[in-house]
Amino acid sequence: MYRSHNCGELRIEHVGQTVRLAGWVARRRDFGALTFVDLRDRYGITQLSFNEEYNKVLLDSARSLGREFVVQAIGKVTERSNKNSKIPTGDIEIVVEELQILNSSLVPPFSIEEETDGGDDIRMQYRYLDLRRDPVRQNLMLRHQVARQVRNYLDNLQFIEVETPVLIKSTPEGARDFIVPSRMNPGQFYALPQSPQTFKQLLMVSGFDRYYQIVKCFRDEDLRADRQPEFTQIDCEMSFVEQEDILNLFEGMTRHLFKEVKGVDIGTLPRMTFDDAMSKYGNDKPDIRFGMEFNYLNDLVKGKGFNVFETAECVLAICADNCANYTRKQLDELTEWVKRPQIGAKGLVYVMCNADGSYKSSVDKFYNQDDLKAWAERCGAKAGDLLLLLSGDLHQVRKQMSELRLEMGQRLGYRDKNVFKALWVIDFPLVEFDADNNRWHAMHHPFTSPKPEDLDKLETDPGAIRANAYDLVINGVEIGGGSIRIHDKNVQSRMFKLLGFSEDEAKYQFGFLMNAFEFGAPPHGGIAFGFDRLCSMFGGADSIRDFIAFPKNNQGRDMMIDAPSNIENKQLDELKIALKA
RNA sequence: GGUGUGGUAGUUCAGCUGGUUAGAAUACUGCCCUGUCACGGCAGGGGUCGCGGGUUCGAAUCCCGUCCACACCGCCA
Repeated sequence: MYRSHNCGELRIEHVGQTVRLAGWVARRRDFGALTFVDLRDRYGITQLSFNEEYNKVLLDSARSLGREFVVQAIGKVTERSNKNSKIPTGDIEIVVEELQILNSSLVPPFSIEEETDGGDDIRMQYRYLDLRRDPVRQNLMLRHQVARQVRNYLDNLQFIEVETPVLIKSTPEGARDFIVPSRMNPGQFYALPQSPQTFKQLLMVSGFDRYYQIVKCFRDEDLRADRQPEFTQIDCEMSFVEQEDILNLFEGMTRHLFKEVKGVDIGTLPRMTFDDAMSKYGNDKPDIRFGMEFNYLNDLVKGKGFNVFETAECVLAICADNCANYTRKQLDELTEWVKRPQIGAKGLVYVMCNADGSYKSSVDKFYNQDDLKAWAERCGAKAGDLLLLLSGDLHQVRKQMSELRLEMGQRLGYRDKNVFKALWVIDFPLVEFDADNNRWHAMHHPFTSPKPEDLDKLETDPGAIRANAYDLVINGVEIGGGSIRIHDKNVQSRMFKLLGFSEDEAKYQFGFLMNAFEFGAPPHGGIAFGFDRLCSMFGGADSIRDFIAFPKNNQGRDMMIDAPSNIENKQLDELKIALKA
């Protein structure tokens, strides 16, 4: 063994012992005749001490060590004369008796410290060095803990982890597939799974009853801070369950994870219908760490000659606590903010609720104090508050106001990363109309079951059908989503028909599932959690990248291995693939 | 596909309205230093100012194009 102890475990009670340590040279402090070396491994840092009086040869050798050299040191654990209370091993040091350089190192391109000087680019290119840094390692440790607790919880409830194939069939619905050519079947292609959806349903037909898998999924869409082309899901499915059973069981899992990983009790999760979420927050994943709910002012603003509001389908207001003291400059800046193309509002109307009970608005020309007072009362505003109004098309103005609400929540400090508010959003619409392509498409996926009482609208009023579908939302982030599935072949056929699949297309793409449903498919349903997002939320980060060991950049490139890359003509020939010029 | 921000020493950045020998910090190299832990001191090396074009007597700086990174919109059943 290269080492008898790791670099994080020696304490005052080990004084006098002779130990062997191995690790990386994090830092060297050289006083000439006295030199200290910080030796680092994943467990911590231990100080090595070299002294001219004790051993001149060893001292010289220590003074030649560069950063990130890999060394083994044998020596005696000694109490320090000057202790360092900042690190757990700070009471002791190793007076080195033997030093062996196991490997040298180039000078690293950025400093491998908690606070690195490296930018994203260089850190990704040398990710293996970045991973030596404590914060990044902590993130991966956290990820490991979360995975372990998921397995713990589900294992105790008789869930079985089953692996499903990665080379599967492409389906044009939903996200773009990653495509893999088949050498043995020239001209044909596998797709990588966007999720193991159909396989887990087949496992239910097989009687596995309770399945889960912590599994890689692939989607060939543009990236974001919280979206990677390959990502990990906690994928679950159960038989003989109704929506209520799934919500309860996975609410339990969520509570378990928060308790075990964060030491936080998130309590009972509220439930909110999709319609309520859209109406109160303009968003199907509301951040309920704060209120600032939407107020509808249509009936109060009409008929006063303010043309913008007269012609608007919807006039919305939110109330920002204690913001009546906003300066003209701040209000102008906020107006510019909502007018950015990403938000797309035409303008912003404000009302200041002054301390003396008077009101000052940007539309004083059209509305008197009584009008403004009525608005303020509708919004539940108190003296000192600021009303912010947006108007326009219902759908758009909700979306814009949702962005503004989140921004104001941020500015007011209501989005504390150490506070966790989770909820279920339920009763999603089954389908939404895609005006561009003049067709309905599934809000969740084509296997989601309509609520039984809405089943008869499948052919008459699809937009009004609610689905047995649900999302787990935490702090405004969609962490999980699932549904009760269709297990009846006829209902599934009607669903495919609604989505514009011909019978042949449905059979070609999902025939295996339809066939399986002819052999006794149990009622079943499930849910999938975004594992990376869950980890980044536990870690208090907005980006999932630092919770993935080797993530991809904005262009979907792995900067370290430089993938994707060209392949040799020989490989293309074997695949019978020609590249277009 | 679009919007925004950025690209200058190994690294992180400053360099504004055009005129400097292109700087700072840190890292690196050498020398000095016996109790540091972000050690300190002295000295030194290090630059295709992303790339291409243009304007100008003169461009890191202004303009156009392009590439790259990040954030966002579209997209993500």
